[in-house]
Order: sequence, then structure tokens, then C-alpha cells
Amino acid sequence: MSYQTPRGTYDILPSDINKWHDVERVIREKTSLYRYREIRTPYFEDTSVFKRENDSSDMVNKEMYTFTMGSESYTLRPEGTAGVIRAFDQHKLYGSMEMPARFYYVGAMFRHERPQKGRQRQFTQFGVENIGAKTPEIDAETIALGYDIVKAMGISSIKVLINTLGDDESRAAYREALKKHFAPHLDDLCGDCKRRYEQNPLRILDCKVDHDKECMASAPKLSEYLNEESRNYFSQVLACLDALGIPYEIDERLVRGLDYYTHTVFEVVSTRPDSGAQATIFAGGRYDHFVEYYGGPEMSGIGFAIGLERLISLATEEGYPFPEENQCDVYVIGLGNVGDSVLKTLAMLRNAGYRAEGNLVKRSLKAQFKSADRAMAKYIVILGEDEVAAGTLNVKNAADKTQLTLKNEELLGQLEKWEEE
RNA sequence: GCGGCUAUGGUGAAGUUGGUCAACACACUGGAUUGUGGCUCCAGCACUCGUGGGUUCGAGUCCCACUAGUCGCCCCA
Repeated sequence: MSYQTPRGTYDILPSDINKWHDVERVIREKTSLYRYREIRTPYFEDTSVFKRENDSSDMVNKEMYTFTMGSESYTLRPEGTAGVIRAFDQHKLYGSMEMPARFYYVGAMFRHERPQKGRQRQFTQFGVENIGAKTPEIDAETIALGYDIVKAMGISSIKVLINTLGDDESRAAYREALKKHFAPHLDDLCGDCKRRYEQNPLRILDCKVDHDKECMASAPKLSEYLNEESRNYFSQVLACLDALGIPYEIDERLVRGLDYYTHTVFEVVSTRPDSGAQATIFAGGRYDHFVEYYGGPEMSGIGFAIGLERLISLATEEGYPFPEENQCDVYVIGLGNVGDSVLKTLAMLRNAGYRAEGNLVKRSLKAQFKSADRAMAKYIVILGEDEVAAGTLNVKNAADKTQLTLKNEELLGQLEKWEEE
């Protein structure tokens, strides 16, 4: 037991892989219906792609896997959006694609966090980015896409939380109002909040430590500082969601960790009591300045990301029927020195499209039948030395146990006949 | 970074105030049945209880450290 996966990583074994195949299938189907296309970016980037200047976010500087090769500093991607926007700008896709450009990605992300339920150090995210246009309709459609996928995985105990951060002007006004409000209470707040006061006052509202303090309840609300345009934009987003029949809850505390978000932010959470501390299924928002940051034109985008581990675990808890994909159509049993005939029969079956497995080890008949059972084989072919000499074989229908002796060339026809019944 | 709980075979696990052989079940392998399975019966399957140290005549059982898992705090791009 000396070798094992590094902390916070895990193996996906063959017994579980069907879940991953299926969730990936659902993702590709749904994104294709919404006309999104896949983009694959590197698993690591220059550290500067993720460690942005002037970013006051709490987390960007820590919890990243950063390593140095020569004079270069690289970082394993902790999220998907930065790489997609970087690619969008690098390849000047704003010049060759129709706007809005629609991307999706699926792959591993890396964060150096303490593992717990629904949180690993290497985990898999699916996300979409819709770049180059900014309308309430696009915001609503983006949320709808994520909502569709979660629903398609049979997850019904969910809640859409939504909020707006407004545009730059609204946010600046609110920021000032918050600082003014909290200034006299500064000694009252926790250490983190004192830092947030300078860097990102909005995050104070998110604080768990100071959550119940009086000055939190009496804090000014962002909605009171939204300008006309921001207010209109948000109410149109809500109207679009109403039109789509997507239920939502406005959550004024929803601020998001990164400060690149503008206008719409949203989060879909599980309402199951057993989902633990990590209840968020997907989360995202609109960003007005990200494209510019990586050297592109002034363009807005919106996106979200879903953690697939959580999606799969919730789907499992809700009883979603992941398809079994390990069934065997035909199992070929060989008795005596008939190895080459077993191989030839298998080849014939596979060419005809049957999932076929054969016994390639010297074993008793009983053991071979057991293997056939375990493979859940629908049909069993039995080859013995006598049959091989006579150019025949026995084939058995596992369901009703009827057995026939056929000439080799009659096998496929008989299987077809059984299949039609 | 902080805290709670846990750690016995391939799996689920029992193990009593520390005192012979480390239950039981499933799985697996072989046999009864040497060419016809899923049932039944029989047999086999942990020189050892996460690792290291300590207490003791004696430790799976007590103590310490470490490691790992798990849940929670923090954080969640």
C-alpha cells in the first residue's frame, strides 16, 4: 500500500466510467443544441494568465499549482474561463467568428485546497463562454443551458440564485457607500473583513464570521445604487427567465469571488440536505472587461462552470439511471485445443458488430460458463474439438437456454434471428 | 491553514475491563458434477490488525507521533 494517488486526486475505475461517459454525452448533446462548440486549451498556462494584476480577489494568489521551468513560471489551470479568453484574444477570433462566439470546454482543473466532500485538488469542470455580445436574452439563454443540463441529469432539487452587480458606475457608487457604512464599525469586523474593506468591500457581505452582526443587516444594498441602465438590464434578464419558465430567487448577497464580474451573476445550488458544504452545482456571470484584459477589443462575455464530480454525485443520489455499458453479446467457450477456432469465431462476431469475448485461458467448462454469466452474455458459443473437426459449433441463447448445433457459417444468421425476436 | 471522526483480508465488517486459534457474510479458487452455467454441499483463502515508537509478563484492544481517508471551518475563480 505504499503507492497511492496524491491527496485530493482519485482514479476513475472502469466500474464508474459509464457515469462519466454519460454526463459527457449529455453535455455534448445539449451544447450542440445551443450551437456551442468545444475549445481545448492547455492544462497549464503562463502564471500571469491566472495571476492577474489589480485583482483583489481573495483566492487568486493562493491555492494555485505554480511551478518554474528555467525562468518561466507556469500554473496548472485552476479554472477554465481565463484560458478560453486568452485563446479568443490570441487567435483574434473576434475577427473571424460571428458574435457572440460560443465556446464550451470540459477538462481537469487544479486547486491546492484541503479536500472534502465535493472538493478535490484535481477535479473536472465543464463550462461555457459566450463572448462578444451583451443582451439580457443572452444572459437568460446561458443560464437556461446550464439549467437544461442539470435537469437532463435528473437533478430536480435545485434552486437558481441570481443577482446583479451593475455596471462600473453603479458598482463604484455602491463601493463608496459600503466603505462609508462600515468605516465606523471597522474594529468590530474580523481580520479578513478589514482587508476586504480596502480591497473589495463587496465581499464583506459574504463574510461568514460577521454574518450576524448588526452592521451587516443595516448595510446599504447594491440594488439601491444601481443606475437606470443596470436596473433595466437586470429586470430584462429576469423577464427573459420568466419567459423561459425558469424559476429563480434574487439573492442580494450573491457577489461571487472574483471581481471581474459585472451585471448578471448567478449560481445554481442543490437543495438536498445531504449535499454537504459544497452545494453549488454551477456558477457564473457576466464580465465586461476580461476580453480587453488579455489584449482583445472591448467586449463583454458571460459564462458559467459546472463541477462534474458534484453533478455526477447529485445525479447518483437522485437516482438518475446511468446506462450500463459493459454487456457482452456473445461469449465463446472453448474446450480442448481449439484456441485458434475460438479466435476465428470471435473475429467473425466482431466483424459483424457483436461485442464478443472468448475464453483464452485453459479452464474448466464450469468456470467458463461462470465468466459468460458474469459478462451477462446474451449468447454463448461452445466450441469443442469434435465440433471443430466437424466444422460446427454449439450456440446457446442465454435467456431461454435453447441450444443449437450449427455449421460455422450459419452462426451469424441464427444470432440475427434471435435478435429480431 | 484549523478542528471532529476513522484506519482489521479482494469487499462489508465482529473483536467485550488488554489474556489461547483474529468471528461472520459476500467475493474469489478448486472439488462433488473429467463437455453444459447461475442452486446446493465440501475445501481453500489475514505468520496478522495504516506506519513508527512507548506502557505491560502479555497490545488489534491503552498512550504518543506520523501517514492516509472522511466530514466540517476557511475559501470556493
